[in-house]
Amino acid sequence: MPYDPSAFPPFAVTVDLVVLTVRRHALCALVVRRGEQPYQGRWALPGGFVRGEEDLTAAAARELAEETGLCAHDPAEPGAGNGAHLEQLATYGDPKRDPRMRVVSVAHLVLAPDLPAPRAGGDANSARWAPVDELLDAEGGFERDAEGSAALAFDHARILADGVERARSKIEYSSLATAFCPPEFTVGELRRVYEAVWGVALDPRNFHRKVTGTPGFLVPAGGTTTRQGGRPAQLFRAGGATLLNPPMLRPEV
Amino acid sequence: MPYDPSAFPPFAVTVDLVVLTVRRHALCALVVRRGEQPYQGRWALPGGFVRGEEDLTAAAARELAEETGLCAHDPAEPGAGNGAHLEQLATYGDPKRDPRMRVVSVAHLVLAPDLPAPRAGGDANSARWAPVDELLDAEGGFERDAEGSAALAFDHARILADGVERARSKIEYSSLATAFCPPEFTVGELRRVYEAVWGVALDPRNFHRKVTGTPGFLVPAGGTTTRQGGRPAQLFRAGGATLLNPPMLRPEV
DNA sequence: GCAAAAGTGTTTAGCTTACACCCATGA
DNA sequence: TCATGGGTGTAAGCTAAACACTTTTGC
Repeated sequence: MPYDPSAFPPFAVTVDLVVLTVRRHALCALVVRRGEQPYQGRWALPGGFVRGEEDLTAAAARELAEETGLCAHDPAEPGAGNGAHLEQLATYGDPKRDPRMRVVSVAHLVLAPDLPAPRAGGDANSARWAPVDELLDAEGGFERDAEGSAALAFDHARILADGVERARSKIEYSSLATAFCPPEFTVGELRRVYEAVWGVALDPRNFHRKVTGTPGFLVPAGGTTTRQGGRPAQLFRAGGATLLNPPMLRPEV
Repeated sequence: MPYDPSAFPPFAVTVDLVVLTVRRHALCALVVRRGEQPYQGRWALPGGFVRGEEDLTAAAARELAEETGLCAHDPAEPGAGNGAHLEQLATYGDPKRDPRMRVVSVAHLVLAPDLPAPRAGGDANSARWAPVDELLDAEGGFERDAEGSAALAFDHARILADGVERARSKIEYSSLATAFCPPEFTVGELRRVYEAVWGVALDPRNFHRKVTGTPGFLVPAGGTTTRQGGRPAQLFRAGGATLLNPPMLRPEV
């Protein structure tokens, strides 16, 4: 194990963000348009360089705030802001992933409630929410840059796919789906989150029994709402329980 | 998103390895003794610098081969060697994690069958298998370097804890536990792997029904063995099924 | 009234659990 | 013969799935 500090190849270290939300009953990711080479004009995941004295999670939270104004909530540091859920996803370091130099990117996953509209450093047209199906389908017939739906830059399609898969599997056994909801939400809204993320239909009756029957998962917020039409629904907040046991079962596709 | 290749802080990128195995009915991790400052003489996870034109997974596999002679099997690249299971675990980049310089370490998790004895580049005395309970208990009353059981160097106790937790949870819903077994093994041997990793006792009858009743999980290898004493047991190989559905349930502790 | 969504009750099927019981070998 | 571990059978209890049914609003 030669550990010589003076002899190591220099790397650039970046963070890339897979920011997911549910809009119009579809799972969407935040993408920004690249203004420079390489992949100029293509859509990419937001991200940037890690600063000299900055932790990886801090860099991800900073980039998130810069791109969306969101204040991330790191589960490992309780009280550190409130808003979106943020966790490390995986690290991508193929020597050829950036044609300019050796870049190792630590990807992070962010789950956010539906937001008004992305703002990207003032330039409104250079950021958008795109359905992940659209972004990942573009991988097959890629390079077809019609108006916006082309393959993502770099290896970002792979990173996005990994992030989506993480989100899909993690809501099975955790209360993470509530991160897609506003602070107060109904059981039906939470169910529509699961349906959008998994792309399936769930039985409303059984879903209701499941989530309300798990102790500590949901706590009543007091009021009711009719924003979905029909009979008024009780409002809930996310409870303290972060693990869902037994898990929510994802139906076969 | 300023993406100026000429202006980025330089990082050193390393891989650290959490190599787990089951020995004498206990979950053990491979640790090596540090020969240099800082943390000289302390035990640490094996690892080293990523080379200039080397992928992260390749670096981890190379370090693994150098430290143990194991040929790792990356599930993402079928046919790439056979032997231990290797997957990326997480990345650790606290600015102060290495007092000398800014080091970002991409930790990898390796699950290996019980091996004869570790060899560390010829120096046999500088590497050993240590029960993870022992290594992680040392975190509380740390600095007590008796003969070997002291707190691990750097943030390696945290990395090890994350790797152990990953292994414990992943064998619930995947066939990963077979990576701890030799190519041919009995149902009882596989059950003892679960018992060692989880630190619980499982009902042999129900366990047998569960694993043999899941299609594709185990395939009969043909022979039998009496190496455990008692009635001869059927030998199996790991089947093609990598996901265990419904999952193996971990009893409450 | 009617449509729509919320919520409850009930039945059935599958799975886990716990444990009684038999099988095949070595000492 | 006995101890040891391998393997099968079975009944109780829990859960999810499917679906009939009632409740409460807006139009």
